[in-house]
Amino acid sequence: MAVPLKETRTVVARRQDLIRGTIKSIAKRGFANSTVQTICKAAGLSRGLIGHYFKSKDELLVAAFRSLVTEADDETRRAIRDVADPLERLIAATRVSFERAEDREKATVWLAFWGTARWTPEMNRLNHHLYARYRRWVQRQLAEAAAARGVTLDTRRAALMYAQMIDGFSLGLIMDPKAYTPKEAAVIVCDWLRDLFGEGAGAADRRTAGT
Amino acid sequence: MAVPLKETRTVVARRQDLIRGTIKSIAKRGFANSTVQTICKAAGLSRGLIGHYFKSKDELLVAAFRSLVTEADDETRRAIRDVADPLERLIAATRVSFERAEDREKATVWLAFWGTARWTPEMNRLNHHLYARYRRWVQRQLAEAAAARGVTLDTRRAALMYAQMIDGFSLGLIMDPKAYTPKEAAVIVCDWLRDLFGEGAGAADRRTAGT
Amino acid sequence: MAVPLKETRTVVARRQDLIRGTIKSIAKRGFANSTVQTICKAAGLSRGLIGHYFKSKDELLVAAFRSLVTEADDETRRAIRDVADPLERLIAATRVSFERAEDREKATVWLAFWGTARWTPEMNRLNHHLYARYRRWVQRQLAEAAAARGVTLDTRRAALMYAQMIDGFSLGLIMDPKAYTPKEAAVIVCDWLRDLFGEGAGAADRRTAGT
Amino acid sequence: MAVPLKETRTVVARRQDLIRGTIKSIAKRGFANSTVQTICKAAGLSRGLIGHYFKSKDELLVAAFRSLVTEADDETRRAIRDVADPLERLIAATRVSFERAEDREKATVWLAFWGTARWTPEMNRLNHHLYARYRRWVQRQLAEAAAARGVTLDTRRAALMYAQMIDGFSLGLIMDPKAYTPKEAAVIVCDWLRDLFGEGAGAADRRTAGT
DNA sequence: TATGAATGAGATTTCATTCAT
DNA sequence: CATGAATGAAATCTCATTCAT
Repeated sequence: MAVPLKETRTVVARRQDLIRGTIKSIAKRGFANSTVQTICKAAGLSRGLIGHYFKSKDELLVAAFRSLVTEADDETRRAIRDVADPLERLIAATRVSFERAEDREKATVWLAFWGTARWTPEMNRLNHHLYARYRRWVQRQLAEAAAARGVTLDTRRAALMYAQMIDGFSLGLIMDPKAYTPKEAAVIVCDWLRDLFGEGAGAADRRTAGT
Repeated sequence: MAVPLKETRTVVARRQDLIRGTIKSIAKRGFANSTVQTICKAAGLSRGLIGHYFKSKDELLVAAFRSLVTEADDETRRAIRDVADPLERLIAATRVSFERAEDREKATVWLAFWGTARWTPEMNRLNHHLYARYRRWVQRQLAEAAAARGVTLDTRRAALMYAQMIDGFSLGLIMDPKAYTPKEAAVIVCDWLRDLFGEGAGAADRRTAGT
Repeated sequence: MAVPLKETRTVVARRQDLIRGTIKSIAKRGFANSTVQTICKAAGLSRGLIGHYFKSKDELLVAAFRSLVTEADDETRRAIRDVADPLERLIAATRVSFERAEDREKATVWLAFWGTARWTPEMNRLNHHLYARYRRWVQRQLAEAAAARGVTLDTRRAALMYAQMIDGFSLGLIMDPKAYTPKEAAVIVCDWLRDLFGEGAGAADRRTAGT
Repeated sequence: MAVPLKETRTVVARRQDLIRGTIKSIAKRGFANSTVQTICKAAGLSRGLIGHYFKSKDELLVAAFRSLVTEADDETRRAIRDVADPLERLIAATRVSFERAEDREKATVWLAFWGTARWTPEMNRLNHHLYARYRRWVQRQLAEAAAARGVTLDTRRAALMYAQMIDGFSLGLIMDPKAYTPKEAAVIVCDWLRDLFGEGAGAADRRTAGT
């Protein structure tokens, strides 16, 4: 029992090494210039080893994408786990989103994957699945927050705005990190969220606050 | 004089053919699976012709990217050319943005390029240049609109929100065209814009309107 | 009659242009980097024209080689035409050989052709034919000169030495033009020739003269 | 330590295989018709292997040229190593030169390289360097031999004649192996050498000896 | 299991030749 | 005839994968 367990752990560790190497390599050289060679080097492993842990390079790429998105998912879950108020949960999720954007390496790789995901069925499926769940979750939080506050809200519209604003700000940070900071983006989105429920700092004079 | 003109037109036409072929091929098969072969086939030309009009495949890819972004730029310019009011100009620009998103083929290719742009100096430069100009333009329109209406506005914040919302909604449409329609996105952003100046349909009861 | 004549002359002129272009291009860029493109450009003609005057690029190359060797042959003939004494004829031929070496452009091309001649049957044939004739001619001159002077001479050996010395000095000039001058080479060979018949400047003290 | 040693030996061996393949292929098909394909086939290796051992085909060609010239250099060194008398050293070097010419395969390849060397900076440099050294060596031997024998000699002139005669006879053997044999050439040059110092068989009656 | 040498498919690029204008 | 755009064969090079050690 102990041996297979240990082996299993080693296999998992090696796969993780390769996934990390993939992300490092793509971050450094881009998607098109990341070869098995550069990936294994970035992972600190030998070239032929990839065959022991993944059926093919493509499978490794999918695994790396899966790793990125599930890691993000997990981070968000952890961040909201102990938050009771739905609005505060959204705010916590927002903060986590923009903290993630500070890891520029991963963020660029994320975009590189998105650029190819449409033509990779498995990435496409994974992405759709998690996104749909995410949007439903956002909408639910908004609905709950609105109900708790006695506010009427077009939750579909608000959820769309929220989710796409998060994505839009994240994308902007990847494309040009100098245009604004992650913190600035977080503040803007959080203010917007609170303002939705009349709780923003600038709720009384939102027009002068700029949003 | 006539001859060079004619020649130039032919060269330009062929380059356009190849650029269109590039976009078609990437739309169909993705960035990684678009070869000189598939591009020329999509352009209806023979394999070797690329060398007559572009120094290399990479140069053609850059030209295709440039074509996409400058075309978008031109479309926007045309759309706002005859609009006097700054707010209406932003609304016109918004409409054009989401009309463009309806051409799913180009939109996906756009994202594919964005996924690689960071590692292609020329694409990077081009993108930064146009984006910086775009953001300045948005902020200027907001400032003018606010001044005209006697409204105080944090124009930097509003410009960021506007630009990143446009990008976020565009990105969402590419990743999952079933989550919402371009028209819906346009309405949401335009309402948000009008609401900024207290002119929205839901200005009186914006909370029920969702934003 | 006049028209075909004129046409024929034009054809010949065009072929000459192309041959000159070939030599110019090879001189500038080497054999391996001379394409139909570079040859036609050097000839001041358009790319497709080659097909009108030569069946193929290979045929043009052979024609250029033929041009080089027959031109050399003609030059030598002209130089010795009016010289009565066989020894003086050899000396005149020697001078012509090293005058030709001063045209560095042609000389290098000559070597480039020699480097490929062995695998081009027609060049090979041509070369062998002219060389055999040349050696016979040299040997005949030596024999006549010896007879006229009542000197006994191993004419085969002397002819070989002469011909290979000419080639050796020519080759050396091509490979490294700074090691010695064509004039120096001419003097050395001519002295050697005269010395053969006891007519050299250093005939009395040839050992101190160095040869 | 053992492992890198073994690895190094393998790498060196493979590089040697490829160099030999290059020479074989050029000997068989000429420079222009030697492709990576034909070279690897001649080396008994697969097509893609070249990339493991040489950065490019051009680099392999340079390595092959370098191999030819340094091998010749080494052979000469070995041949003269234990010869005390300078004149005998020159005679030994002469013999080695013409023994080398008997390997017709290598000799032709040598000429093929010379035909391209002028346009390949590295070949050019290598060639100039070794030739200059060679000429200096020849001149030194002649000077020493003359001094030892109390003979006055224009050593520059004699060295030039010697070196270019060797090259001229070698070239002649490549261009037309039927005109004379390597042995004949060796005898002619050696007789000429000995005659320089009054030691030739035909020193008493050099005119009948032909030189 | 780990390594990296070997393979060969496939990508880009070059270029001689053809051909419509 | 002259032109140069178009073609596609062939060359080089890259790289995912296999496999002997």
